[in-house]
Amino acid sequence: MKLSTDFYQVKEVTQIARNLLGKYLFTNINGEISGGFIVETEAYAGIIDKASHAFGNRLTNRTKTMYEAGGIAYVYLCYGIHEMLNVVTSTEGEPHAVLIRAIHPTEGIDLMLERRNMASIKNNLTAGPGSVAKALGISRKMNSLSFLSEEIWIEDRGLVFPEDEIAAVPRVGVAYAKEDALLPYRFYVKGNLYVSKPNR
DNA sequence: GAGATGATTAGCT
DNA sequence: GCTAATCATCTCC
Repeated sequence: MKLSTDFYQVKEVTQIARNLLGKYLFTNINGEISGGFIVETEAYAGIIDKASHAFGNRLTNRTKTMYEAGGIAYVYLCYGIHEMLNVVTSTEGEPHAVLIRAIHPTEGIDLMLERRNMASIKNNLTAGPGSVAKALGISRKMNSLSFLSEEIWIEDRGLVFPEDEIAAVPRVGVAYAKEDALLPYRFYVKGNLYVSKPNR
C-alpha cells in the first residue's frame, strides 16, 4: 500500500530517511512501471544544512518546492547532466528533503536497462542518485509531483531491515559544518550491492 | 544580461 | 585516483 501523507510530514527528516530504507519506489511512465526498494538515502535538514539548497532559509524559484508540505518530489538538475530525486518532508514552510541515492530494482528491470543503455544488469544500474533518476525515467517534469499520484509513488510492502543491517554515517565533506558534521545523515543497507559506495 | 558553479558520473591512468 | 563533461539556476552588474 502507498505511504500516506502522515509518513512524510514527520518533523525529523532523519527519521524519515531511515524509515524510507526498504520502502518500494515506483514510477509509471507512459503506462510502463519500474521500481524497487530503497537502499540508500541522505537527509537534508533545510536551513541548517550547508549542503541543502535551502541553507540559510534561501527561497528561490527552484527551492520553493522544498518549502511545500511533505509528500511531494523535488527533482533538479546537477552538473548539467544528472537529475536527482528528493522526497520533500515535514510541513509547509520547513524545507526538509531526503535524497534517494540508491534502490534495489525489482520491477521493470528491462525498462531500466534500456534507459541506462546497458545490456545486462549490474550493481551500478541504480547506484547513485543520478543513476536512480535515469533508470526510473524521472525528469524535472516530475518536480513537485505528489507521491500519491499515478506517475510516482512509494509503497510499504512490509520489508523491514533490522537495526544492525542499517548504517547511519556522517556525510563526507562537511567537516567545516561544526557539530553538524557529526550528524548521521546518510543511511544505507549494509552489504546491499546497489548502495552507491559503501563508505564514501 | 553574462559569468560562476555544483547534493555527480563515467572513463581513463 | 583523477578529471572532463555540461547546463539550469543563482548572483551580481
